[in-house]
Amino acid sequence: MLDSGDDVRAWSIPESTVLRLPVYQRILMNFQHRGLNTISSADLGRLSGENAASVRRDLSRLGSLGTRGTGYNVTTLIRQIDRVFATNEPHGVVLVGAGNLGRALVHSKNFFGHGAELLFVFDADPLLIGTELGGVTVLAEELIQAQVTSASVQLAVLTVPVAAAQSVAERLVAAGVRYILNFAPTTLHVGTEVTVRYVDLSIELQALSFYERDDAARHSGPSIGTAGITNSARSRKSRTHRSSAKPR
Amino acid sequence: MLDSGDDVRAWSIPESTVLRLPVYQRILMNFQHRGLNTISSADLGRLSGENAASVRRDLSRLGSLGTRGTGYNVTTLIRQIDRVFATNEPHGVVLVGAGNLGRALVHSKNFFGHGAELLFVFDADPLLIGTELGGVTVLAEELIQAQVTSASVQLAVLTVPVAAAQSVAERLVAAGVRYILNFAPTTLHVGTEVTVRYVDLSIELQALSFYERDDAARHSGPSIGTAGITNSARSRKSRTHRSSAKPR
DNA sequence: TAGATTGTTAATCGATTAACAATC
DNA sequence: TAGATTGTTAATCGATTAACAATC
Repeated sequence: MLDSGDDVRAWSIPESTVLRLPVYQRILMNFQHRGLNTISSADLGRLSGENAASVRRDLSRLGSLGTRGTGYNVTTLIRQIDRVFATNEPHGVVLVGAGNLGRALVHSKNFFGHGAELLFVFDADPLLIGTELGGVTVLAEELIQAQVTSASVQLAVLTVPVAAAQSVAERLVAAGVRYILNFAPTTLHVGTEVTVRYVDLSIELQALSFYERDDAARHSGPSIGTAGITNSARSRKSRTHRSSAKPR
Repeated sequence: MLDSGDDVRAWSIPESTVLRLPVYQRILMNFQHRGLNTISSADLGRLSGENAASVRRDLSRLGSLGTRGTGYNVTTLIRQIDRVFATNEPHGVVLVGAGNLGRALVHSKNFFGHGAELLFVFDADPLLIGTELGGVTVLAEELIQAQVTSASVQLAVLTVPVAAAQSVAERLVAAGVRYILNFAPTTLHVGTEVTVRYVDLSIELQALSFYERDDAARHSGPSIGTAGITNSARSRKSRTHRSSAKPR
């Protein structure tokens, strides 16, 4: 039952759009649950905190999915976003680091799913090895090479201490991993064939603190020009960049 | 012992720079530990994964801190970045949500610190109320209004389930909070006087999965133009946006 | 002086958004 | 037809980076 939209190019979607699509998806699921059939770019914008024009531009990357005068069909949109993220085509993920953060991610309802399936968990701590996490048994990090290679896992989540991050990353890459979501607050030096995405939680708080401090430095004079803004605005940029994304 | 640089304007630093400064700071601390006195923009670039010109442009926002022909003095740079982030001028932070993620953040060596001091932890779960976390006792969420107001806390970290996020945010705002770091995967609707920073961990994994999928769709043909890149590149953008940042 | 490296200019690139013709 | 809403154009804004004069 695949329609002819099968050849709609999913690639060359800008990163900013890639980061917003999951947000729209959540709102769409919510609409679906409530039995609503259509949604306008204005609604999606209001609920996601984005500009309606941005929403339309984002969605237009997936094809011409809306109906002028009516809006977007909720189910169609969900299906198309699922297609872009290959939600129905599960791919294995390995987690290294079964500490607080690793466990928090595994127990989070939202982290895995969306097609991502947790296949292995590794840790260096003998006390954690052999325990169960997310449906799998925590293995010693020495087993990364053997296990990850034989299962052909491409994607890894790194929640190890800074001191271990580089060497674990090298092990993962040697075992065939090509995409790393790195939570350790350190730069990983890996080959250009590997895409690393950095999430540094402490930077997030520092950035917010900066703005607190910065606003205070403005002497809390009457804030200039808040005219017409009714909503808390903020976008959803995020940190990334793919090794291969800078070819020149 | 404040030098005349006191009037160097720390404000109007672009967000992209604000997000990179803590990365530089980490590298600088490392240099300091190793007894190195100076660092060049080329070194900082290599170690942070950024372009050397970007590094220089970022640092030039803090003033003219380098010495042509020599580089930057490590200690000076650390001190200046500390000044921008007001690291020595501690400010209180409240955490709501003592679940897995909240505990992971509190136990993380890197999350608090940098001037951020955990003053209160709140949770709705009676089993958690009264337990200790990060040096404070977990309190019932009903106490937010009284405690946060009297302590004049401006900054909150939200690690509650989606279902609770909006109402907790409203409570926090009513109690005087003006900056929220929101880990709940939902848009918060708060007044324009409140700055919300979103960290959505599941989107990070979905984005990386998208690229895995996307690269695969390219049929693994010989990747075009990796000429000259020797390093894993990627930047450190992040999701934010301040309510007041869109005055027009 | 010669070599190294900054600080900044100018070019480029990408992301956002107002506006509006197309069209349901 | 009249009203609503998309898809896209074009303007704008901000971020990145090569290049180089300034200068230690």
